[in-house]
Amino acid sequence: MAKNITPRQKDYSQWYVDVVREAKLADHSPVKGCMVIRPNGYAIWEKMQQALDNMFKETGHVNAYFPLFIPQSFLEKEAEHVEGFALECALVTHSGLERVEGEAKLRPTGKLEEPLVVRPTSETIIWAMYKNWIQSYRDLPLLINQWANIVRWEMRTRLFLRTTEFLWQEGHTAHATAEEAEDETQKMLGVYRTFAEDYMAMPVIPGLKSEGQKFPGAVHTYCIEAMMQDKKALQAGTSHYLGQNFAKAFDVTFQNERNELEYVYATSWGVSTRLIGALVMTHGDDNGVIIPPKLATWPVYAVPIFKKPEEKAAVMNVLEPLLADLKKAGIGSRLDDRDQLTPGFKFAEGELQGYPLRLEIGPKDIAKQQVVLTKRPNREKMFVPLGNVVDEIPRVLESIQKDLFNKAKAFRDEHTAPVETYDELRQAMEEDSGFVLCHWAGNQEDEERVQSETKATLRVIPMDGHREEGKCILTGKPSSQRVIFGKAY
RNA sequence: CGGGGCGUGGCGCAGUCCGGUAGCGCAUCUGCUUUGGGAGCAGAGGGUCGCUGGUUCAAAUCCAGUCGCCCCGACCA
Repeated sequence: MAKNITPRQKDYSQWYVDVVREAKLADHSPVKGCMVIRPNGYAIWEKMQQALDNMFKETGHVNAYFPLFIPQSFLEKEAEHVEGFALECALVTHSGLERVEGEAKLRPTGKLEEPLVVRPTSETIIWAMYKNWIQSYRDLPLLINQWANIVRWEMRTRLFLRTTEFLWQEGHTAHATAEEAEDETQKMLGVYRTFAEDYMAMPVIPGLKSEGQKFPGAVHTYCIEAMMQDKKALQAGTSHYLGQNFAKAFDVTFQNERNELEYVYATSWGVSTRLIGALVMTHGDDNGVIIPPKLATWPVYAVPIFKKPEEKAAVMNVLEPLLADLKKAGIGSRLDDRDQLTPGFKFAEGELQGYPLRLEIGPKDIAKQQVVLTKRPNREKMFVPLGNVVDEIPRVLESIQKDLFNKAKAFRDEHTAPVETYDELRQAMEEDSGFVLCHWAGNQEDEERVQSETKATLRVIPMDGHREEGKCILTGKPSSQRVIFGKAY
């Protein structure tokens, strides 16, 4: 087991903090609640961005950039939206600092006429602009995404999962009809699901949020919900159907084909650096983080083994061309030729940082014309003849990617169980047994009651499957499908 | 904001009760030996003990004030 990492079984949250620190993904910053994303963490984010950005482009979206600051009055225009975000907004009230005679500290100066809000999300400023850009149905749909940082002044933070400032992408689209906007909302949810499952190897449950859990200002909110290894739920992405709420708040109308003036229909959708936390908590183990091959900048971690300089030369002579061939085949690798460190140290560090596949080669292998490949997740070793390495590695990486997904899915399914009564739900939550599937027909108040009594929240109303008649476990009212309750991050 | 804890070399801690020249582990640097699962030995460098004031011959230690951080809860992507 790795040094300096608390085993998951002993203390899961401490394990998470230890892994993030030891794998050098992120560090606490001098500013409370904010993190520094270190190169290892940022590399994962860059791969996520690439994959998502491609999918956004393929579905017809383009990127733009809107400002960090939003006039306070903008935020006040949509009633629910203000309600939802007012308490966590950072405000800019001054434009400068001045030195005052006899005082050591600088003093704010240049008070702004109207305070500026640091965006907690960009709907308001974007819709203020859309008002100018949309006049006719010919201007629609408008499909824009932006990659940005946002600030939400949360009371309690955790690295990646909830930080005061975080990075994300937010898509904001405008449509001529409700149906088209609804289709867009679901389409993007599908993109998120594909990304989570195919790239992150993280199974998710796509579905609808309840009234109480939806985005402030949305008509309804879809989400993908994942289970972490402590059996808690993590909301991994959201897609909102905003109806005409923002169009009305910002007076964005268009002339339709029948020459009538109508309010525009909207969607917004986003995923954030929280996904890095999700990745760690889905696949990590007591030896460190595990990066799925598709999100690894360097899927292969190459460790040459040698004692004497002439051995090093012989090993490098074989290894370097091999890595060059891999690169030609589109597979990145990191060569760890630091010669002050022992192979054992490198093995441990490589595992800690999550390289999916390790390639070892030493004098013994040269003699046998082979390399040793070790899969990160289970340390399975393979001895592969030199001539087959470039063909074999893509296959091995693929199998690692698949195994990670299957393992995570098996874990989730194992800890998802139907319950028929409120007592059973209560008991399941006391035992931390994971997700429960139950019939539900309660309102927001009922949900709050369940939360205060069991700490569980209605995570998601799944979109596929689970359709059947039944009775709500709390109210006894008829219900047509099961929903997922669980404890959440 | 409520409850709890903590500020001592880069990191993690001991020392505080009972005042007397600041210590340990890891990390770092140098040298030699090592290198297929976190190497060994020898030596070296590095600290206004969070800050301000008080008591005292003498304060990391006692007293008063103050600042900051972490954990638990409420809030949340």
